[in-house]
Amino acid sequence: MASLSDQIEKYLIRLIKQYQGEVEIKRNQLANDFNCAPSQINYVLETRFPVEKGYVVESQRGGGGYIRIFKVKMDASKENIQKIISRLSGQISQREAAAVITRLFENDYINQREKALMDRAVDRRVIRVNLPHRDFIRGNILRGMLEIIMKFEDGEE
Amino acid sequence: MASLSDQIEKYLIRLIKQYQGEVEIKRNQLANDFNCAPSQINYVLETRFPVEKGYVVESQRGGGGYIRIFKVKMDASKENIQKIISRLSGQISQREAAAVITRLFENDYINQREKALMDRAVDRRVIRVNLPHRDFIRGNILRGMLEIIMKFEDGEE
DNA sequence: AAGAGGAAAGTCAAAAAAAGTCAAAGACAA
DNA sequence: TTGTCTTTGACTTTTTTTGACTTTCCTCTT
Repeated sequence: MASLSDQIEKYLIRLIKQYQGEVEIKRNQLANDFNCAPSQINYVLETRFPVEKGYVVESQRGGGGYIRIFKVKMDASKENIQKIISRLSGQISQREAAAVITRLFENDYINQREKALMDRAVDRRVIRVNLPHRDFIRGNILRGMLEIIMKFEDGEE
Repeated sequence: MASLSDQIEKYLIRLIKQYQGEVEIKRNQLANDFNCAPSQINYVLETRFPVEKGYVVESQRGGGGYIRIFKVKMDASKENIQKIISRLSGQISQREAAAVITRLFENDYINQREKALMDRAVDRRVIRVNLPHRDFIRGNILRGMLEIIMKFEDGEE
């Protein structure tokens, strides 16, 4: 229950909140604290803090090196969804899709149920097709649903 | 009598009750406790905890993997959705899907935006696959989304 | 200023840890 | 004996963890 990666993710999210959307860590230090390989920190960063979710990660090697994570808030406008749609061409992985959906949720474009609905429609267990093709279908579904979100902004009654 | 599957079922039901409708297990651990093949757990899940009976099962593979079982609190509308799900097996045409979705909307189980979202996710222009297969995927998507509708406490805020 | 050394962080792929699938074999009731 | 439900196991897929090797940057000589 709760893999190490999950714990590290949680820890980082807490830090980010605590420091108003911006945090700096030492990779080796953190790896040490959690008793894991340093490269696991990179794994967590890649899988849990992708750009699509609104995170920006920058780092510096060498002596005095660091890793900084920023959470950027995108402003809530139709144009933004439009931008997302146009950037989302062709194939879309489940991870990318999930990130986009999470972002919509965090920006209050969609509520929790809609988020779950969208996540499910885009799940690989639901789109049971082999791989190159599956990501294309997912792309279509996600784009289609985003169009709907745009059309009916401010859904619920 | 009381096959192994029955015992496992009973055990899980007890746990679910104990933890207010939600439980998390490790498949291998449980299989070990009951001295059976791990895949038997899947068998129990499929045969004893299907959506039609008001259960939702989620899982994650890999390190830190788990299986979670939720018991959905039933009310009249959820029972109805359940009935719909249990009648929906295998392939589903766009027309059938549309009928189901319309019915949900007319009964106020979903709002207009959710209706549009679901219609779109199930549209043949979005699921671009050739015909026998397409209806299967549509079936999965629709069932998946219905499961979400069921699982969530009456949608919007 | 050039170079050496060490201190970070990055990359990538292999190994490990789970869970999923599917079909064959077994049990058992009708 | 036939059909349905259960059990088992071999194989697959997904996700995480680990570790060896690489690259970059800073500091301290010379």
